[in-house]
Amino acid sequence: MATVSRVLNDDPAVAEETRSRVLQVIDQVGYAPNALGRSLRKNPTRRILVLLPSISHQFLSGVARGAEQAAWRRGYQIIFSVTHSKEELERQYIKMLTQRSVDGILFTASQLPAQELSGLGARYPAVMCSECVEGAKLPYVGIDNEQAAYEVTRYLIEGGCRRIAIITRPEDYSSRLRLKGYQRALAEKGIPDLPEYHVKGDHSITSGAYACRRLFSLPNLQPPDAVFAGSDLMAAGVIRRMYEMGLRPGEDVMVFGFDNIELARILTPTLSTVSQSKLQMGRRAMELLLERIETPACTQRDVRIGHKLIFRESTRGIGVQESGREIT
Amino acid sequence: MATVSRVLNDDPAVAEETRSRVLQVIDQVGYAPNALGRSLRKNPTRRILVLLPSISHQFLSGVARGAEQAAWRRGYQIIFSVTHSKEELERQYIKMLTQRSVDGILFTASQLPAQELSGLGARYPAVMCSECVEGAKLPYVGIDNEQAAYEVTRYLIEGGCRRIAIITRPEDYSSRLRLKGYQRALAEKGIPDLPEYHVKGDHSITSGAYACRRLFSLPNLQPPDAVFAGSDLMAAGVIRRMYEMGLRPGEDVMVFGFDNIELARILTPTLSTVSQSKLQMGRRAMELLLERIETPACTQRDVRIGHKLIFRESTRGIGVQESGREIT
DNA sequence: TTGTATGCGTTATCAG
DNA sequence: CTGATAACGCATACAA
Repeated sequence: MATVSRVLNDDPAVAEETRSRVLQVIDQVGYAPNALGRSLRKNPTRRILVLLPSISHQFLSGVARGAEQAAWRRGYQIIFSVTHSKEELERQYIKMLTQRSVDGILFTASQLPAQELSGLGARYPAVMCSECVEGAKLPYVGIDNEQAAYEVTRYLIEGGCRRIAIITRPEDYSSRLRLKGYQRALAEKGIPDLPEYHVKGDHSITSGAYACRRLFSLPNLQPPDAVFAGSDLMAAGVIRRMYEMGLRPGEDVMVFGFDNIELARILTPTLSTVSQSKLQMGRRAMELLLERIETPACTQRDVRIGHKLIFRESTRGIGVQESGREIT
Repeated sequence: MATVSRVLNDDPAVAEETRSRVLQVIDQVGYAPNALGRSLRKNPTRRILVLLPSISHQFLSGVARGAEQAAWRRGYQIIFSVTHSKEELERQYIKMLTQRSVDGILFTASQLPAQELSGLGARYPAVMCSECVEGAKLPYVGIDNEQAAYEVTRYLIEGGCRRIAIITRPEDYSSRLRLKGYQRALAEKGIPDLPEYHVKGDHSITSGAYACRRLFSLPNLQPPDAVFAGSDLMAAGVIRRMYEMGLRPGEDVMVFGFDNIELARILTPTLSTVSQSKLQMGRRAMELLLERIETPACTQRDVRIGHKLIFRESTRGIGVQESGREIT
């Protein structure tokens, strides 16, 4: 029995003949080792849980790929679970961490209170990525949302736009930061910041379309000449709705998105947007997490990933667009 | 120690006073039960692994949601892993099943040889869903691909199309069935089946665009008057490319997709496509799997899910749009 | 080089 | 109603 264990763990201290005999029997009886017993004895499972708000989140899937690469490179398996942005579900899955079914957890859009996350982080390896909870004491990897939104807004203003609407999901910390950046740009150019131009969305296409309708039927106010959507999906809804209303996005009204998901290159018109390096974000977050797992003592601080603006047809009315065909 | 276990398992045979005292101490010392020890003692983990070819697969994410619902309803947790269509990766994750980290596995697009899957299925609970491996002896849940493709092709023919191209990924069993259905419809109407009109794709947008370019530059052959893409993503590439070539999809050339992912409603023109009930597919597959887990003796056979054609703008040149007439 | 004995954290059985 | 004890499957220290 001990010998079998040794064979399975490549212990050199086992005779070649015994080894092959053991392997043969293993094959014969169809024996498969039980990972539970193993992990019970040696604590690490070498598995990481990544929590996603939904499966098929276009943006986070890129982040997930980056995380996956970093994990595999260091010999960790990665599994995903989906919270549907429900606190209760999230807690259920966090149990996998506290009950030692995984060695660490990567949050991409936690809905839990800051205090709860801080408590978890104090006891177990956990890292936040992409979306963060304000005040939660967990290492965080993401972009500078305030600055990115500032740059987009400034670009629109410099292109001649004066009535710039913004669609955000105020529950997101990142959205609140983006609103700040937007306001900073407006203030800097002396353009009034009208609350009527702030519309709420939930990052769905439908909510973008709905927001668009509201923006173009404001009672005592001119309609916007630019719409800055907090995600490419909402921008897609905006564009779709504009066509239905007889507007020409990119000419009558500028549209800017956020995330640079694949969809942005396919929409008609193609969508100007903010590109975040998803792979890098996921990779760095995973590296931080693994470091925390393997060196529990280490102190960590947040990591900021770069971003850049991508200009496409949806702002062609005010500037250069990315040249040529992007699809081969 | 035994009493603590009883408290944690809601055993009624424990005095109210003891119970609360235990809970208090648990809270004080921050004790968290270890799931490994638990599952070692009582074999089931009440966890299911769902294997996906990629994260953010638009179509499979719907299936995953259905599977998730069915699992939760019966008290199972569900975790996902991503194979990137690599056999080796897939085998790594299958170990979670053989090593008892999960109770069952749901394949959505296995790349493994039929024999290997059959062997696995003989020893462990496993089910295939959506995409199946020909000859693998595992229960399978999916639609009638041959019939669906037949219906699409017949619709195009009846609308007056005579040069119908088809884009498939021949590695998929479902694609091969769809090709059969396409050929059956052509044969039935006495239209020649030209191999030049069969183009390969890999379900990416890019491959759709590429296929489109090939179809519209066939040397000694008229270009198609309809393109039937094996997935909505490829159809998106086709449409994008048509615009770049100055063609008007839905008028000059009809376009039909497959899957009815959300994108289909947003594209310009909106995309006619085959709708499969993703939720139902996932739900039935999970139910089959759980049944197999809880009643290992049970015999099972495949389950066929209904489908229907959705008519939108991309075929507006030949018929009604947006009616969604039910076929199956 | 191999076998024996122990403990990882649970739960189930049995005695008290 | 509660406490002691064995067993789940594995890895390891130690004995042979």
